[in-house]
Amino acid sequence: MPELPEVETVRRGLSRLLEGLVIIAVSSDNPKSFPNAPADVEQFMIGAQVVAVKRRAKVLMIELSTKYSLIIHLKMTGQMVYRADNERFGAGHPNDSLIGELPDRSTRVIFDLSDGARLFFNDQRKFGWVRLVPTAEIPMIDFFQKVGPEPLGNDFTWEIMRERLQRRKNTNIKAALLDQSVIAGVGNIYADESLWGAKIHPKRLVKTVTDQEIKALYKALRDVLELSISKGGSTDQHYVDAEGKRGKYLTFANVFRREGQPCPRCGTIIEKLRVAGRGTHICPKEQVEQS
DNA sequence: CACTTGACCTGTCCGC
DNA sequence: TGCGGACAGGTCAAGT
Repeated sequence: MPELPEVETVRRGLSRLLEGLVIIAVSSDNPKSFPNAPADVEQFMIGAQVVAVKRRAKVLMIELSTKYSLIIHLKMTGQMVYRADNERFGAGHPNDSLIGELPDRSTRVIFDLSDGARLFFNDQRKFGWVRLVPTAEIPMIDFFQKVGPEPLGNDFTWEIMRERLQRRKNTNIKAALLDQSVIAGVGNIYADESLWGAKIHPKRLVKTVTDQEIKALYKALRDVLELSISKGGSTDQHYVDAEGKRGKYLTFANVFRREGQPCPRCGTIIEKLRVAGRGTHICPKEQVEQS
C-alpha cells in the first residue's frame, strides 16, 4: 500500500497524537508482525515515552526515551490507527473511516497508551512488521545503508535523479523508479502518475531516456508526491491515516486505476499493462514505447 | 554483477 | 453457488 505520501501522512498524525505519551503495554498474536524478544520489549519499550515520530523512505520510526525505536513497515496492507478510549475503541468518524471497532480480525499488535487510548497495527496480509531496535543502530540496518535519497529533499536535484537512475541503466524506467536503492519512497501509484506526467513509457530502458525527459520526470514526481501529501495520500483498498481516515489523492489521479477512461490531457483511452511485474497504467498516445 | 521472477499472506473479484 | 485463477499500494531471496 503505502508509498511515501501515505507513510508521511501517517507520520504526521502519529507525531501529533503520540509524542509525549508513554507506552503502558503491548500485545501481539503474530510473531512475524512483532518479532521482538520479550525481555527487550519489557526493558526498553514498556514505560518508555514517545520522543519523536520520523520517516525514511516508506519506513516509520517511533523514537522512544530509552534510546530504542520502533521501526514499522506497512508493506501492502498495514495500518497504524490511534483510537481514544471512548466506547471500547469504536469508530470515531464513521463517514471517513474504512474500519469499524478495533481490534478486528486484521489487528496484529495493540499498544496501550498513557492517555487511555490504544494504537492498533492492522495488517491483513501480514507482510508488514513492527521491530524494536536501538536507535543508534538504525543507520546500520541493511535497508537504510542501501536506500536512495528522499525525492522531496531540498538537496535532491534532477542531476542527482539522473545519476541515481543510471545505476539501473539496462532496466526499464518503471523498475528503476520502484527500486528503493535508486530513489526512496516511490511505489506503483506514483511511478505510474509521474511517468504519465513526463510522457515516458514505463518500458523505456533507462539508458534511452533523455536529459529533457529526466527533468520532466523529476518535476512530475515531486509535484505528484507533494499533491498527494496535501490530500492525505491515496486510498484504494486499505490505506488509512493515523485516525483511520481515507486519503483523497486518487480522485486527482490521472492514470492509476483509470484504465478505460480518457486521458485528462488528450482524451485517449487509458490502457493497463504489466511492467516490472506490476499493473501499469498509461496513455498509449502520449507514452510511446520506442525511444 | 545486473536483472527478473517467485514467495511471502489474506481477501476479493471475475469467468466458467 | 462453487471453484480456480488472477490480482492487490512492497520487498526479499532465489533464479538466470
